[in-house]
Amino acid sequence: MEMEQLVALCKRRGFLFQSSEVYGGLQGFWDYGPMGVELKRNVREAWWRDMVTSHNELDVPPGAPSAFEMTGLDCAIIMHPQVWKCSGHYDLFHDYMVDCRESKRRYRYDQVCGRWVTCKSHRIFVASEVGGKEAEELTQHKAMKFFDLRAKDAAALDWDGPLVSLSTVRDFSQTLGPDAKTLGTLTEPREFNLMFKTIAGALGGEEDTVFLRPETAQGIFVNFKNVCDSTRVKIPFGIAQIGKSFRNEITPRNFTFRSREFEQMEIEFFCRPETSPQWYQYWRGRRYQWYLDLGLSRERLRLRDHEKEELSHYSCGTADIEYAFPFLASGEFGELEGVAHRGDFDLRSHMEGKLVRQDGQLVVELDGEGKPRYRGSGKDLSYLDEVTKERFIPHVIEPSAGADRATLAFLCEAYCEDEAPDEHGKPTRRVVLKFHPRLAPIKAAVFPLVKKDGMPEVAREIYAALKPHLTVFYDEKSAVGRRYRRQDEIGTPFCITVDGQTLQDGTVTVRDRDTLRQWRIPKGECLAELRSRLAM
RNA sequence: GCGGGUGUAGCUCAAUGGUAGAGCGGCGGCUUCCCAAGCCGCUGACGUGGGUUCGAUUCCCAUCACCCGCUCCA
Repeated sequence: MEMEQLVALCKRRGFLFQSSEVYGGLQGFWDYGPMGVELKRNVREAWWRDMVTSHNELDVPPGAPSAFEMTGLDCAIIMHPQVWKCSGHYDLFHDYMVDCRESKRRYRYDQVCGRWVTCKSHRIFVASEVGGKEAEELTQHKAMKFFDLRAKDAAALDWDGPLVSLSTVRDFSQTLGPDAKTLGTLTEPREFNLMFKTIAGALGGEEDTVFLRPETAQGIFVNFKNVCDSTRVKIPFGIAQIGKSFRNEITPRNFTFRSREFEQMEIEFFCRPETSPQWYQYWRGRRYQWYLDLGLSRERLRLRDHEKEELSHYSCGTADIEYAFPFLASGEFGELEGVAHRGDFDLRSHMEGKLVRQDGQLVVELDGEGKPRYRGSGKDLSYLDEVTKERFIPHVIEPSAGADRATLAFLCEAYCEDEAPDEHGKPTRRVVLKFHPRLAPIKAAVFPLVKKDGMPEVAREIYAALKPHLTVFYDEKSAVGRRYRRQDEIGTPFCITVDGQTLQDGTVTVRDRDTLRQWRIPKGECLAELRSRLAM
């Protein structure tokens, strides 16, 4: 399947539009049209229902170490800036970078250093990515090469002062980049604000800077105590949240896959440290199965454990659920969801302050004066087991899914071109979205075969009877074949058609999207028939 | 961020230094008893901003967006 055809269908049938298209579009932002909003809503609702509302906390689900509770939360997108300092996002997302036009490499501005040198009446700054003694040798070597000197002519280089940071250099036109052979190839330092910055308060200045959340998870961690105190939930339990998050992706690309505004479906599952490995295994498998159950094919979906080197400094295990999107090279997969064992990193961070790994231990990061780099809340976020009277900091398993990525995967999986006979029985090309019935934006369409002989009246009755229960669509325009094809393109699983026989015996035909098969049922049984076929 | 490509109607594609044409679609009508049929009519576009020119959709520059490759990626 060509991605362009899916993108074209999404636009033509109202699934996805480029954001602000009338103004030429905005990179990394997308709008869901009338069909798209239903599809994405169905994805979200399937997730919420399956993970939260239909979960029975009295039973032990297959594969789970024990019974557990699930509850929900909906946090503000904007939170106290300290949240992001302690979570580590602030430091991670705030780098000044310089790019080299020649080497195509990108450097952290604060990590590049170098020395001034004069030779042949020409004063240049020789930059290096490394520091210390190594940098002295490197810059010497680079300067020799640049001025075309032989080893014995090293004395011709007149070094001007010690190794200094690139940030002391005003003008890059006389700067030799770390991997460049010519001068002036470095761009101005640019701040990479991977978090969206804004101002809280109408008169707010720099000190009122706040951030749009780059993930929903932190809202759950900082509300952990509130949830415990207000709901009587007992460990093990999970808190689920669906909501928008924002990241300034450097390269938004591949349709909605890497968007700057996106929606997450996250669970933070809190458990006793000693049972956390089993819970990690449980969620890993459960979340993988969820995508299979909603129609993603086993061939295109995989569960991949991260290598040790790939793990974040705080994670004791992470697995990605990945889909072979058609825009990726064959054999490549894109992340739909990450299931991470995060230990007690997050709750501890919000108690003690930003943590770093030191000698295999997570310790509070200190500044130059030996004080915490970012102070935590100071609140006790530990958990007291009221039965055993044990107090501990729960460990966290985090299944974090992308709602837009899941929606895109379901669209890709559903897109299908096959052949259907036309009115002369000749096979013609048909485009159909074979959505799982739970995800289909429209569950059924109702047609009169022709717009006369009282058929529209009966069809409208059926439509009105279905409308309160299911998302249905009525159409009486043009030939019935065309109407079927239109429904195929938006993935409607069933069409109900009123014909001449309906007027005689009260039966209607039901037509199946995937098989094109038709059968008759009494017109009064449409709702029951659809409910059983849709399994809803 | 870099390099290459693309940008004309809702979609697919034409033509042109003198203000754009088709097919499909959509809408209305006629016809039509099961898979994009037929007939009639209607609808509708040069991504944006500059420049050159008497005149630019066409040439030039910039910009925005998309695609491909590289880079980056919590």
